[in-house]
Amino acid sequence: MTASRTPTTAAELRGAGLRVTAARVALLETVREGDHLDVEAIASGVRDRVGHVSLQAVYEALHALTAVGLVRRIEPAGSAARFEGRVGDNHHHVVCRSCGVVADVDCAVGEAPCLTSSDDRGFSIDEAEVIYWGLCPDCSTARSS
Amino acid sequence: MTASRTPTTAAELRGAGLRVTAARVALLETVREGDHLDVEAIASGVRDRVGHVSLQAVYEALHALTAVGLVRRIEPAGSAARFEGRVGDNHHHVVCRSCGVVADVDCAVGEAPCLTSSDDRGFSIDEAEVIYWGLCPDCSTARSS
DNA sequence: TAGCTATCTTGAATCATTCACGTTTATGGC
DNA sequence: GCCATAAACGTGAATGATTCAAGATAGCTA
Repeated sequence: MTASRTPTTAAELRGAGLRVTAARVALLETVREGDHLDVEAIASGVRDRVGHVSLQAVYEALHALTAVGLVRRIEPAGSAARFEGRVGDNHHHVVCRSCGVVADVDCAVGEAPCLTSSDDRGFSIDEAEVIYWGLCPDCSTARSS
Repeated sequence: MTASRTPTTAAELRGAGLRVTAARVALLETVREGDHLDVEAIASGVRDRVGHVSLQAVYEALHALTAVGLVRRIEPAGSAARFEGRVGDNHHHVVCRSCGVVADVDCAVGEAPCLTSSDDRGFSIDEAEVIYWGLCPDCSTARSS
């Protein structure tokens, strides 16, 4: 049994210094297969895979995975937190003002967009978060009719 | 009495189609003199000027003023909403991860930074919001000691 | 001045998220 | 393979920002 099932995901968790539990493996897979899911949706996905998991365990695991950089948390103003598995690159997001759907975008201006502001006010900046606000194709169509 | 007190602020409210009340004049002045205040701080500032105002009235007025573009709402992930009176330009914000303080910054790349993404996913984008995350000078110093 | 309606008030409700604490379980050493 | 320990998890309650409801008050226009 050197190579058992889902070796990669489990190894990633272990490599990050986290214990490997069925819930966390399922959570990481759910987040990666999903598309900017919120906590409820993630809990639901995890339950589909491993049975019962409490909401608090999901919150706790999301914190842990976010802290070690295996998932990324995004929280558009006015809505609940969402999570994605695409980490390490510097992509940004478009959010629909009407339905709240989130999509990934790469920034227009190269590798590290806006990462250095013209005047950093003395702050030591480690991340530039960009959110584009607008209407998704569906809501855009619906609105013009 | 053609030119009474605080003519400008009142006129701005009226011009935006809003009724002029003491509370709203005080609120707009408070927001403009303040520095990214939260709702509690704004309510407190308004009360200093006009006596009692309910929190709900403050929320309602902030919605109204935000809707007509007289104030701008910002909501960094994980904290309560904050409001500022600087509107119309396209400045952005630096947020301290440690103490949560917010400061204004102008973007590095000219007038409308990142306003067009490389691939807009079919969205009709009307705003690009940029938040720089890091440590403010004070927290930065405190942390290294 | 009268009437209409926006605005304000009081009080309760909602929702995401967190806190407390007892129980279970993964993991490294024996 | 077995144990101890700390990490994970479960249950249940609490927090805090924001919103909703409905009646009272007060700008504004005719």
